[in-house]
Amino acid sequence: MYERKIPPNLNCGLDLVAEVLYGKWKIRLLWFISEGCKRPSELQRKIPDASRRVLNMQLNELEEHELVSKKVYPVVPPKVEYSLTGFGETLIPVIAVLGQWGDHNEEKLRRVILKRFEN
Amino acid sequence: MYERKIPPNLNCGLDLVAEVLYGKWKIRLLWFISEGCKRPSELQRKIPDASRRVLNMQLNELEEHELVSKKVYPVVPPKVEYSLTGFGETLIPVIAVLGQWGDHNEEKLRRVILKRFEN
DNA sequence: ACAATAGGGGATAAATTTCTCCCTATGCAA
DNA sequence: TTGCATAGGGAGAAATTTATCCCCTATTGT
Repeated sequence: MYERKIPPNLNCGLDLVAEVLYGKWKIRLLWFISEGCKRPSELQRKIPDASRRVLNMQLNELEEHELVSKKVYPVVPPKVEYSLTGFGETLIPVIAVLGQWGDHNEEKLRRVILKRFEN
Repeated sequence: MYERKIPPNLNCGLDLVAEVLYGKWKIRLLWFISEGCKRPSELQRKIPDASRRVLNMQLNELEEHELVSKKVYPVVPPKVEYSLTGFGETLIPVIAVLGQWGDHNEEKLRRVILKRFEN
């Protein structure tokens, strides 16, 4: 496993939030889990652009950060379910605010983001 | 300048927000600018852990995304001032919500984040 | 002449994150 | 028997982001 060489900045609340949400798919994982998609394969279907590997890694981190909890059923084929912890649930309204701002400004955002890709 | 090889995901509002806020120092830059720190050297003093180079790069991206605007005064020594655009201002309350959640949960966040560093 | 100031950016290295490929295991269906 | 679904993770490559180092602008003060 990769070990960080540079310690994180944990000065203010924003640093702390960044530390747990910084990861390409984390916010979406939390969001879909809050919507009831609990099993890894479901999440993968919802987020097909992410590799299975990365989703697992990010789910592990979310679990380590106590935003989600993981229940493993001892059956074959394996069955795993993720769910939000109480702590994780408090984050959902915050993510909702982010998403609302994004939805509300969709056109403008799309335009400014695509600027650089129209080479 | 670095050219992306993999296009961004722009499916939903959350993707769009991520695209403009994803960058180690961007949120803090927006925040400090909103608090009235406008000059690059001020921002650098506020964020001493970031190199001048990276702050410039991220400020350039924020400008490209029309969240901040840059005014260059034709004087010597040079004087530059950044300020939020109207668009950027609408993002401040969203950032405030993030920061509030982080502040509110500071202890817990600090604990779960530091887990892995107590090796 | 020379340092200090204030801002910018190229080149390259290092750190970090993400992707790809491969291997584990079991029961069920074709 | 072969293939699929389900979940997990190691190894190493590729992509991306940050960090370091160094140089340039022009004026004012020592």
